[in-house]
Amino acid sequence: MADSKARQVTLRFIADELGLHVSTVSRVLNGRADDGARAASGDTATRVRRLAEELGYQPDPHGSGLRTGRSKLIGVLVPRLSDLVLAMIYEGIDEAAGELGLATITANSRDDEETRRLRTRMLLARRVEGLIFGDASLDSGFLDRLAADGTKFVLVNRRAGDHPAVTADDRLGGRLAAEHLLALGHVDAAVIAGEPYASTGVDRTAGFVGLYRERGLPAPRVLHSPFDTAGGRAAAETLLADADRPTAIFAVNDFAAIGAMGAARDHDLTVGRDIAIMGYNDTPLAAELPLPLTSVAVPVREIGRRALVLLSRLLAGDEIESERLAPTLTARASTGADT
Amino acid sequence: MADSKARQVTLRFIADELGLHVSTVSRVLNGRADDGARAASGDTATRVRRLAEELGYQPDPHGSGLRTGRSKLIGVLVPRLSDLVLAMIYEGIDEAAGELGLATITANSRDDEETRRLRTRMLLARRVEGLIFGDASLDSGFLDRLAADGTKFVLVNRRAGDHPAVTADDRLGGRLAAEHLLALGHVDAAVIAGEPYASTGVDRTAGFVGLYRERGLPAPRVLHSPFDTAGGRAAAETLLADADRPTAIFAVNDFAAIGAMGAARDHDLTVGRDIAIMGYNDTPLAAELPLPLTSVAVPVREIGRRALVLLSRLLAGDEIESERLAPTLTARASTGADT
DNA sequence: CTGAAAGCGCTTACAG
DNA sequence: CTGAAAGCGCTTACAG
Repeated sequence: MADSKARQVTLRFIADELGLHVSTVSRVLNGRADDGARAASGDTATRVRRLAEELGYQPDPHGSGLRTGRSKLIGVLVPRLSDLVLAMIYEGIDEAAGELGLATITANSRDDEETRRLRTRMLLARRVEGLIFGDASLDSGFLDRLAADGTKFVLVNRRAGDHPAVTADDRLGGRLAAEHLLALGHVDAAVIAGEPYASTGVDRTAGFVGLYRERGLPAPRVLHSPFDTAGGRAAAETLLADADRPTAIFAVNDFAAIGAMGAARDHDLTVGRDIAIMGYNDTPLAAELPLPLTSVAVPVREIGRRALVLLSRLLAGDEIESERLAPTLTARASTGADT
Repeated sequence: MADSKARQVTLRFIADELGLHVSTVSRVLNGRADDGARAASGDTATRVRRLAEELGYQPDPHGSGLRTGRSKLIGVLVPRLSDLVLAMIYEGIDEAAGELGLATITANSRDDEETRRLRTRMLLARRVEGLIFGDASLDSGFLDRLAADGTKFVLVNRRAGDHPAVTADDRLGGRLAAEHLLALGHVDAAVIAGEPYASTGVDRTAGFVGLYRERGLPAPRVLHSPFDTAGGRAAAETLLADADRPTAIFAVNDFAAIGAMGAARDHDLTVGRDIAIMGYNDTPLAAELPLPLTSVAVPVREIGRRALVLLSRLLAGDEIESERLAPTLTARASTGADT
């Protein structure tokens, strides 16, 4: 009956229809269906719920938000959603949010301080109840100020300062990578370490280099680069142009590793035989690449889910603590393993 | 002065502070700064604006939304944000939305009918003013019903029925691919066509096959598959297992093409020499792959931007028409070109 | 040019 | 168990 949605149905409409007061209808609809007779007589409650259901009543968040001061909106800031890792983390966040009756609004900061400030301001103007930052910089000045203003937030993927964060154990991940390459005899390795302001790359690098140090080996060479394919290619280009080039490259990101594979090819090196290359995050691509990529897997979706849950607990007034999830390494052909 | 945000600043607060009525303050702040004396005396206007600025006043969208019935929120439904193409389109949408003072809420449908219904309902419950669907199915029943209910929406990337859509000219893109492969002498080609419910893959395939027909050549074999690496690999596996396998494969998606490259490698075929493989979308990865991938570029970000603008015009009551943007082909080593 | 009032849809003490 | 009232923050005719 293509009944053009002339009018959104409101509490008042339902109340009038049933000869009740809006407050009664509100009480019924807000009380949980299973808690018996609390809000109204069983009969009234049933009639209200039936009609609400039939009319497809959906409370107007402007009304309830204005009244309660709660928007049920969470802001999520990421460097860029077109970064697969962040997109997957965001999917986890949004999934968990939906389960808790929250919705998310997201924005890209492109790891730019000014954009970060502006977008955060925009999210706050929308009256988000809390924020999740996936773009934290190790220089946490911005976050420190925000926390001082009383804004509630949780970090995800990257840590910064003492702010509550859900991350993977990146030091451990770097260590796993080093163990793998050392087991294959690569005493001469290099690291494509990502951006120096991101804890992910920094910690993975520290874990990696740490193990080489412990073993009394010369410290691996460390090169910073953007977290993408072009960045990885350029960094590897530099490493391979060197006279005594490394026999193994650990890139802290799969896309950078793919770029490094390209550079190796340009130098007529067969990856997995002439040189070992490994990545990080174990994106779905890694296993399916023409030459499968050894990588360290991080439970990204779960990290996103937990960040949202942590934030919701923070908003509820609970004490919260940072969480750190364990990474796992999968060896594949790009390091000569499992060919 | 870590002045904990005890209280959000409201129109009333500013009004009281200045000895004015809230309605006056509202009028000043809503009138555009440059239209002179309209809303209040120049002096009053200046005082109001100065204080609002100083206090960092941000109107509460619950208040204005309730009053005006406009949420300034747009809903965006995509199959999955972890699909790079959709993530980039979404970035374009969000960018344009920001410029128009709109915010977006997004949700994944995973191309599942029931999820699509539920998530759309959730977005509508949030009182989005309009929707952008990036997950349209050629079977447009769901969208037809939505349109009949008076919901305003625009499609992006995939078309369906007569609903307004911003897409690339996928038929033309498929044709460009066929021209490229035919110019290289590949009379025996196959298509990895993606999901049969998505207009993108269907149209690209139709354009591709159409040119072969026009030239009086046998119709290329067409295989459907998921739009990802694993899907492309499986489809290529089938094609290459065949006795008279094709000399060229056109995958309607770069990730599927990468999967196909993997399958070719498993068959000891050197891509670009023993077999030509090309993709679609020209994702940033394509050019940077160890073996660079020939691909058809689509202006995804621009498509996203235009979809948002189109929707905003629709919401303003304008007549709107679908838009179709032109694709371009870049030849690379994977088809033996430009090695 | 500015004020005063009404009302958007909702929730929540307060009565009875 | 149910009603009546107040008020969240805002905008917008309507006066004057």
